[in-house]
Amino acid sequence: MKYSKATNYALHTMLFLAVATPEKPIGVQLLAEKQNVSPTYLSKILTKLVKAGMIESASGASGGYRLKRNWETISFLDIIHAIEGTTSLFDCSLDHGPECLIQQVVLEAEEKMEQQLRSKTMYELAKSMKNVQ
Amino acid sequence: MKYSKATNYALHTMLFLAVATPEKPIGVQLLAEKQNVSPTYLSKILTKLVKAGMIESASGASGGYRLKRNWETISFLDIIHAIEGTTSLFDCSLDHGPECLIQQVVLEAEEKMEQQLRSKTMYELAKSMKNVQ
DNA sequence: GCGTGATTACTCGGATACAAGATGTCCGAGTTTGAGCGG
DNA sequence: CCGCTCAAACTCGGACATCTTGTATCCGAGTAATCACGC
Repeated sequence: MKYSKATNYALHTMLFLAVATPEKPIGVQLLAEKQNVSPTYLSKILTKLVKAGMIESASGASGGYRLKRNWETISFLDIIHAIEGTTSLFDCSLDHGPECLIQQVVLEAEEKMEQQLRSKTMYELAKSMKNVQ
Repeated sequence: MKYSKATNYALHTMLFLAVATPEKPIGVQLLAEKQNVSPTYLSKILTKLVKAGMIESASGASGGYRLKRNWETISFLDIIHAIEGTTSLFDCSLDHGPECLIQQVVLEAEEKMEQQLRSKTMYELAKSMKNVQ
């Protein structure tokens, strides 16, 4: 079990945008170059973030991607869910009674992880990076 | 991202063995039947648990699988790691400096989940089920 | 009754087939910027 | 100087191609219990 590379790219792109925070959008070519991905593939990933309402895209010359308003509240979990989906990581496919104890244990553990991911934002991360520089 | 069905089967098999705790081994056919899996596939999964030292197999007629001694200390995390492997669920494939802040955040969250899974054992679960019955 | 061999029931391991999802590419279509040109 | 047109730069979205991984099956080999048979 692993997070997909797409999630990796999405997180890094969000952090990059958070650190830059320009008025003008940033082209997908530049973003892709920073991470050694093909621009078309990255754009496919970023489309998901657009649909999730985290960033917005501008087409045409000097177009690209830009953070949306109130991006400061976006957590790691939001980004991960936008890419990976929100399905829980364990389904007891067996029908052995109403509640599966195993499932309960695993989901409880998953909830701990999500709590942690929900409490971390790109905004914090970007701020701490700027302070160091 | 999801745990594989194999993990599902492994957890359920361990719980089943823990509740039964017979001296005689239990055949893979019976175990497979309970979960609607093919016996050969299940045996392939259980081989991993054998290699991890959690159960042992007996070949020949009336053979099967049986818990090993000191199985009471086996946690959920042990079982999951035996099937899924122990690789962490996030690798920053990018080389942008020594430590990746994103990676740190995700791994920290993963650690929370593992703590929880480490604290839960099949022994507890089996005991609570027996009390109910 | 007792040992010995054959049969049966079972696991083990490798090879293979199949399916699904992740990853990545290609291309046509639409959109905005900016430059060039004519009035 | 102004407005129009056109080319260039860019994103968007769908349709593929490829690769990896999970899931599952098949079969030959080995092993232990049990049964049958002969002494």
